Amino acid sequence: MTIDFLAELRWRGLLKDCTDPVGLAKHLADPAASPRRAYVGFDPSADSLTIGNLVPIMMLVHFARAGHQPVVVMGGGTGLIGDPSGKSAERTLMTDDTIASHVRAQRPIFENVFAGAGLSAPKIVNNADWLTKMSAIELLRDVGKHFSVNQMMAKESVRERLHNREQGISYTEFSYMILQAYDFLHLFETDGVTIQMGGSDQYGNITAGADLIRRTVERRAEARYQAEHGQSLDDAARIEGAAVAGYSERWFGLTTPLVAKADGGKFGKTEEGAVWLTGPRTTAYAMYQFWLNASDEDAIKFLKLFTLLSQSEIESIERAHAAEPFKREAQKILAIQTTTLVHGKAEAEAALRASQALFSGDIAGLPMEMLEQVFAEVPSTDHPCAQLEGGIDLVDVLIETSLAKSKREAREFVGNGSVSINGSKAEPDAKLTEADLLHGKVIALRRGKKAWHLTRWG
RNA sequence: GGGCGUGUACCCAAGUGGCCAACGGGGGCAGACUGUAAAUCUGCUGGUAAUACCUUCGGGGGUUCGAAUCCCUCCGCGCCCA
Repeated sequence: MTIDFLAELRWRGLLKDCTDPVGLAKHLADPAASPRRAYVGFDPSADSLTIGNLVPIMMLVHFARAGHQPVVVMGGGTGLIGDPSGKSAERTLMTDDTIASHVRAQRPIFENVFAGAGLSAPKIVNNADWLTKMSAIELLRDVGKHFSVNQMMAKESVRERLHNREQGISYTEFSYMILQAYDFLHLFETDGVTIQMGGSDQYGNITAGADLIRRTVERRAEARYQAEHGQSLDDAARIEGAAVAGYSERWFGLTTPLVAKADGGKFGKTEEGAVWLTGPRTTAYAMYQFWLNASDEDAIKFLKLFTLLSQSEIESIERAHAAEPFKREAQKILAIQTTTLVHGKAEAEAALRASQALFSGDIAGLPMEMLEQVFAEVPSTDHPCAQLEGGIDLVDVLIETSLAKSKREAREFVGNGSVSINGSKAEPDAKLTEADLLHGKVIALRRGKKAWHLTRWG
């Protein structure tokens, strides 16, 4: 079960930057100091995380599979400030309550994914626990003193805003980096966490943390060495020998690449918006469909990034897929694997069944129980049964179900044969009547290939 | 504070008195072909009781038979000067 963490990240394409790959390999391989601890910070700006966040989560999963201890840091404290990285405008501050509720809502995501990977839950901490207790003077004296404003202004996330006439950047967001850097120092000192990981957009913040540790911890170690040996600890000794001698410790940062789609589009977006990792925002069915629709080029890449299948398993899928791409084996495996990881086996299998039923269009013969299950994933509306007496125009129903935005559009859809009733194509002047009811209760409408809607009549 | 520009549909962008519900491109939706893919082709992309009418070109007001288009004013944005 134990894997080589760095080698695993490399073949999967999960590794972008590392502050010191050689040093880190040694660091992780040292049996005396195992397990090592690594953390990733997550921003509670929403009550869920998106599929993009799954990349660093997978990094933590692999870290655990390598026999080490992953730590999840919820940004309950830093979220009160707001990370300027990648943001073109100053953020609106969120209230304590909002942040705290977001933190609570995100927590199960980590537990679920780790459970899905067959691992025990990772340690989860909230940086509000230490950041909110820090006084302003402490922050400025103990932390701020180690930062050069000149350097901070040179960081990408800040520089862009400094040169932007319209937006600028507040002192609050400018200071964000200091807080995140302090997280690393705090975890290093209190929990023995030596590695920070994150998306490549976090590299600046990660190195800021590493710098802070060097300036505080390492200087302390150097001072101790000097006091005991009467001579200074030079760089070579620091790296090679001093760690062993206990006078210096090492810390590392590594980042995951930004996931890009082969067609250049933004990863993790659908027509409905971002793909989220929790059911209330993105159902298991929607997530399953998202993966199933991956392009051929992306499917193999995603298998490496988002599943725990082995290298040889993925290679064999790749061969099969290259031979018979129309079978879409890669996408199917990708979809079931990732959906299982995030939503669990039962929900993933339900999503699979729903997909099969909905895309075969063969739903008229399904028993009610099955129908309810399949359409649990699909939007639905209630309608008075009386309307069916004598028939109601399909066009009107399409608007009520918001499958069409206007009558004009509804007529267009029906006219070019893109609407089906219970799986069979609707005639241009179709009306819905009692005869269309399945099990006396529901009528399933579909527009195009993918947009289903369940109407309930009662 | 002054000068010169600029604001058009989801985005970019034409249009500078009637032929304007407004060229074109992107994006989106649908159809055909397919593999729930890509590429390609076709249609649609203000609304309705539809050969017509109604609401739209930053907001408000005005000129005119008639305004996205001209005038006034306010607001937003850009560049230059102070």
